[in-house]
Amino acid sequence: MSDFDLRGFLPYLLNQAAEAASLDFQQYYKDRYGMLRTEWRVLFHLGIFERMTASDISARARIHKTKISRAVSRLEARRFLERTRDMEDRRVEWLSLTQAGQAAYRDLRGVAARYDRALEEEIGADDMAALKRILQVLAAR
Amino acid sequence: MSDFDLRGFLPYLLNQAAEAASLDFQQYYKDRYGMLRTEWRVLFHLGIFERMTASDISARARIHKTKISRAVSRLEARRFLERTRDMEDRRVEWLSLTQAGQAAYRDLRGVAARYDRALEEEIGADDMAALKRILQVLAAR
DNA sequence: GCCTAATAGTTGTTTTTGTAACTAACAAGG
DNA sequence: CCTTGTTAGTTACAAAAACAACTATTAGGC
Repeated sequence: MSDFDLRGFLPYLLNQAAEAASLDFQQYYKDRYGMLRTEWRVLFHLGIFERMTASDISARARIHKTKISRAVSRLEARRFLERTRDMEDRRVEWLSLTQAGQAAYRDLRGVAARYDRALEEEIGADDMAALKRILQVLAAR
Repeated sequence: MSDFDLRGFLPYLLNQAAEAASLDFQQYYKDRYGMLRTEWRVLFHLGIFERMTASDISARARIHKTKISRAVSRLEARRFLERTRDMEDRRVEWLSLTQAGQAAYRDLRGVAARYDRALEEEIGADDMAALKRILQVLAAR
């Protein structure tokens, strides 16, 4: 048996941890709102920034524009967001949450915050802070 | 603007970091060997443990058995692995790498090790150790 | 103004994944 | 033995993602 340890290989380890965490949160947004992963991310971006274009979200969240486009369509169909055409530049459309979208955002934001706090209790505040700091470096590259 | 910070939400942050890291490594196994993510994982498990069943890999890597099944088929078609039926229990088949599979494994293992070392230089040995320790806790849940 | 290039966003097609149902082989209780 | 349940692995179908090509609009050089 080779002595290479997969669990020491960061891309593998990161994916294992990320998948476990994603699955936990998925229960909520999938069961309660029938959302997909890209959809809750778009919802959160609009919840936080209130008014963005699809390109803004794509750049900030690093999600491909076709994924954004389809997520926006679905969120619009379910009346979670609205689009308004920009009158200066008519290629652009501004996205913002409806009342229902804001309510869903606040609900899920609460779930997310509680999840984070629970995890912090589990692994300790110091490790949590270190983890976030290092991950932000990795994610920013 | 809401004061919630997505980059403080661990499932989101983990995914961002994991995707960034995965993309780097993907270049290699995709371009050189035409492999998918599940396939290099299966390859590595067999490279490390030499002889496993699909169920073994599924349990250890936490990959669904249908994904394993498909990855094994593709790896077999490309002559990276071989199957042998267990004579005691004929439901079971043992998987092992061919010469070509072992060569690919050694090559990719080297790439992985170098990638990890480069990352360690970038973020520092202490942070790297802390990161791996914490991620292993998260992934193990 | 007019041509070319760039940008915003969408749509179509192909891969890949997820879910459930399936076959085959074994195990255990009666 | 023979039913019932379990395990190993595959296959079929639906959902989602990746990738490329597309429309519409604007910007910039000449």
